[in-house]
Amino acid sequence: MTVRTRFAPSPTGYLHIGGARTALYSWLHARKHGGRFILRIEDTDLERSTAESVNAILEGMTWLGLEYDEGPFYQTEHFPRYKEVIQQLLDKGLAYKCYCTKDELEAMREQQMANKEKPRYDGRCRERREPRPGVEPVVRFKNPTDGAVIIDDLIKGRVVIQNSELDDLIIARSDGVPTYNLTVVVDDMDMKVTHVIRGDDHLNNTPRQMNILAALGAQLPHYAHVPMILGEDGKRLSKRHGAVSVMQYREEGFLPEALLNYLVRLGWSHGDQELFSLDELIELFDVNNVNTAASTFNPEKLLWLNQQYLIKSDPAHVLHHLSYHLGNLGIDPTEGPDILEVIKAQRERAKTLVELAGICAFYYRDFDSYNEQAAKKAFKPEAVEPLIKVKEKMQTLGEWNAKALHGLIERVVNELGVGFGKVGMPLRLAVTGGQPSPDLDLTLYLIGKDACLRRIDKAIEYIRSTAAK
RNA sequence: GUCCCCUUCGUCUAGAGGCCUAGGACACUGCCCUUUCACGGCGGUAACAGGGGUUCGAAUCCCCUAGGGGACGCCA
Repeated sequence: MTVRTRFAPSPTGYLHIGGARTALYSWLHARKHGGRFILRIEDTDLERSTAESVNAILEGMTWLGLEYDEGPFYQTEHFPRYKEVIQQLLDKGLAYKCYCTKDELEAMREQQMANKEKPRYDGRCRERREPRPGVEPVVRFKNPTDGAVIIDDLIKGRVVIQNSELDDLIIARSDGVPTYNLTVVVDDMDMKVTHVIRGDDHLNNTPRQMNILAALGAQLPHYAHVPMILGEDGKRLSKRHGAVSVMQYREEGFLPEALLNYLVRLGWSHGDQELFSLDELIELFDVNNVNTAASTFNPEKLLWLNQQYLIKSDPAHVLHHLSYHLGNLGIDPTEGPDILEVIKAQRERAKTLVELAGICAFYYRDFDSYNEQAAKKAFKPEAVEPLIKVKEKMQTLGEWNAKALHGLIERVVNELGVGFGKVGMPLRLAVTGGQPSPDLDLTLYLIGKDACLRRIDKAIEYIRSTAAK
């Protein structure tokens, strides 16, 4: 039987980190077993579901590269089918109409809480024959009253829930719209989902869903409940912890594969390995090895991983994602040095694409100010002479390349009889403004002759004007 | 409150009864490399929640306690 997994978000917000991880696990599981990965949008909450959220989720999935084989399916398009199943359950006496009012239910809950009991519906409408005038009924599933449901969870192991802990849940609202636990069950059944991989906040729903599935005579899927991701305060990760939207990570300059790598390692590992290509993950990942405990999101490790990917990826690939951020800065990399060379020269100095774009800028355009501390140190009056010497030699330099520039600086150092720093420091500051940069000769080479000369002049002017004060 | 899940360095984790004087990674930190900033290399600090068992032997198995998380909706 082919493996079929699904990711089933509800479109009430963006795609968040936790959802992305369960999506990744589902995707990996399908890929590993040559199966199919389905995307299903659970939009039965008409009030809260929005088209923007749907777009945000699709956009997030695309950016992450978690391509789905089937879907996106929308539950709102399956209403006739749900209705059919509900009727079926009603006909077979496996469900019944409930005429309890919201107030009545509320009172019941309060009473139970007061008795230190778990609030649950007591089934008082199970035997009701007559409709209650003025009340549109809901439909409830007749949950078994005795016995237990056994979940052999791929991650949690065996979990046993007594049916006495469960109650008759609503499967259709009074307006006829089906509820979550019913729609999930019907779709998982119809879509022949073999592995339900989802957050462990759903573990409590699982026995209910298994009971409905059993009532429908459907085959039960395997379940894998992945633990939650917590914020640094140990609470479930949410908006107030800062960035939780996947697309925000794009904004902040993360490579999707770095985010994926971080997410997969949160709750799963393979020995001491930290860096995994997608192909390696497909081979090595096994949902059975996912940890049982919740884990805390650590932005610093993600940053480190992102830097590792920046350093180790093909520069052309980095450029693919960097372009967006260069654009945000108004930089057109076709006007200036080869951007791939610039990326290679700068990438180990940045943790994000935003930072990388920032330190690539001075190769393409002049800057307005110098790093203050560096200027204080390097732009002293005695720095003028070496700068002038460098400038003169640059003007007559035959070939503009790193090697020639290296020789040029050496000659200036020798002629002045000073240490390398006396020439190198002001020169570097003059051409970069104080931004981190690679070897000086390479830096000069990439910036180009015209820009170097222009910036040296500007630096000399700056030193003289500050000295005059 | 009731039910469910969970508990190894600050964080992510390795660990399937002897290989554990508990390993790796991030962060922090010392040194080295170095014309800036980084990358990199070599070190350091730092953990089995507590208590009972089982066993020749327990981070690993069992029980209890504590702590954390989740669920308890005509949300998903």
